[in-house]
Amino acid sequence: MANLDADAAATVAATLQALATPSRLLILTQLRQGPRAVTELAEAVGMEQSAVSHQLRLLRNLGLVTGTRQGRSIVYSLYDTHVAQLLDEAVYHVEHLRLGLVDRPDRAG
Amino acid sequence: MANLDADAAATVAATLQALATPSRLLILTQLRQGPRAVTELAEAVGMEQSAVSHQLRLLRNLGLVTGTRQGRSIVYSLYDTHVAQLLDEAVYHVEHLRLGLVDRPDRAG
DNA sequence: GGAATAGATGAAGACATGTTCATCTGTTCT
DNA sequence: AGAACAGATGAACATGTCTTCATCTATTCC
Repeated sequence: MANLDADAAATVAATLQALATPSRLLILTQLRQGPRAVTELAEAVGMEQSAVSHQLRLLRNLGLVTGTRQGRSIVYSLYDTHVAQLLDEAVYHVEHLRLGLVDRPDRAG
Repeated sequence: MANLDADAAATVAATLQALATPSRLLILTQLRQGPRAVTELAEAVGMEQSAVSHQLRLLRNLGLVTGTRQGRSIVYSLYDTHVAQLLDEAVYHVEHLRLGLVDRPDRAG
């Protein structure tokens, strides 16, 4: 079970922040479907090339994606299956949480 | 597999942001171990009562925790098993990602 | 070599976020 | 009712984050 000290919490938080923004989630779910070049990604998710590049750098630094040059393109992929699973499970649980969210009373007000 | 449109991405991102901060992760992992009153939480994670309260409100609004009054205390718990599992899986995957992060070359520079 | 394509990057600005401080509500106990 | 305890809340401030803009590097093709 999850039991964190302050350091571990900081580490986990830093990585989860990668999944905490719509733009990065869209990028990651594209990559979940297969390798993609930067321009492809930009078009697929409706962002500018520069914005995508910035987010990819962040994801790279966190070790979630890798890019390899192929001709003039750089093709990105998810780093490993942990990333894919984390993504899948996060989406799954959040969507199931949403089902229970309709009009839940706020018992603490 | 995870396949999101822009709306779903925003929803998922909003919820995952709850797990993207050390303070909230610490609060949630405390609750993962069992129900806790606000003051207990504050002491356990080393935050001020007010800060904890603010974060609990956020978590409440996202439907991740609930609080019920018990005497003068308000005792918080995780909302359901989805929250617990999401937390466990997130920590698990992130920690396993970290193992592979030592000196990984940045193929895209 | 020069033009065109594909990405990366730094700076800047707008916006969001997290904490603290002071204060307010609600509960218990005498 | 009054004091003490437990939380919630709004304002304010500092910090972080995301996007855009302009520009830079690297690769391909003529």
